[in-house]
Amino acid sequence: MGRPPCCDKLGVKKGPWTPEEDIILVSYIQEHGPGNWRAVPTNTGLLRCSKSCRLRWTNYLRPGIKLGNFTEQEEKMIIHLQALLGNRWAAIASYLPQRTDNDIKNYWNTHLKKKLKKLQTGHGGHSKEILSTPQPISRGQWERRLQTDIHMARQALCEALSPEKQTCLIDDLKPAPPSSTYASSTENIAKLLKGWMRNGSKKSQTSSITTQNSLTIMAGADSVCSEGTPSPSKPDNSSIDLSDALESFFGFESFGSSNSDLSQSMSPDGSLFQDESKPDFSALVPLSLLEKWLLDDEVAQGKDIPEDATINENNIF
DNA sequence: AAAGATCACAACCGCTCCTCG
DNA sequence: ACGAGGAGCGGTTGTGATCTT
Repeated sequence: MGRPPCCDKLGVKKGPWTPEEDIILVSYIQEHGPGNWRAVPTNTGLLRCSKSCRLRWTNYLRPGIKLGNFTEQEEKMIIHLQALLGNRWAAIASYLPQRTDNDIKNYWNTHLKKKLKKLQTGHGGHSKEILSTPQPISRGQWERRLQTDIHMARQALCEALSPEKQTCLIDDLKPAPPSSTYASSTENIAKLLKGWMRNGSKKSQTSSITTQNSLTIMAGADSVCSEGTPSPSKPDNSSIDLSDALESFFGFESFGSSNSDLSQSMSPDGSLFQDESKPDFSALVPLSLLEKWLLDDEVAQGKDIPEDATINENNIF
């Protein structure tokens, strides 16, 4: 509490990272591995606080990060996971290993929130009741209900992820395999880097170039990956079915190996939301609308959606 | 073409959690 | 058991880019 913020020190630089700083940070981490962030600024001579270094690494420099537009699968997955988990971006991000929590959070705030709002207001003015706070219930009640909800939601989700739907989605909306996605983004990065080199340091201050430049370096530094990304912990049994289902649904290879915060979230001890923050009921309630929207998407693409593929409010509550 | 409005996203801030002595 | 320090998370802000008038 009384501890001074780490960034209050004089001489600590703020704002966008320069390519030079990125290079320094990346080469340091290549050598020493991530962690011990406190020591990074002193050991590298970077005029950044440890937090800033960690953030820069985890959000942009870490190998294997996918930048750019979200795919439809990713979008849908975020919506589903957000409905299940609320704004627990780190937990959501653990199911999208190529995306960072920051990225997902930003995407949610800038795109999906609006999209859903639009959708809700487009459905007979339900928005008010949808967005209104839930009726107060006791914590015990709430936790019991939550566990039931989660169980049912998982069931419904698994149903929704039936093989028929899986194939139609995977056929039409193939997510690029992680490696190729990264490679392709690396190509772009290399292109941008060329531009940066050509323009000299004039443009080097722009953060986008900064990012690209650094990632180009990282493209050849996958050795760091094993250290940089936390080694995949085995998801406990409670999460395996959901994670498997999601994996089969979205066709991501890396689910099985991703950290599973969800498993913790769904622990049977009712500790889903350990703090007092309640789950986003406003997100849970309109799930049928979400589903409708998602399914409408499919229909619009001429897909046959199995009847039971809908997660409706009855399933959730 | 210019000015203002809006959008998108990188980065910061403050809080909580976790670990270790 | 307790406190300090470090790491992680989620909300918010600042700013450059893009769109609209």
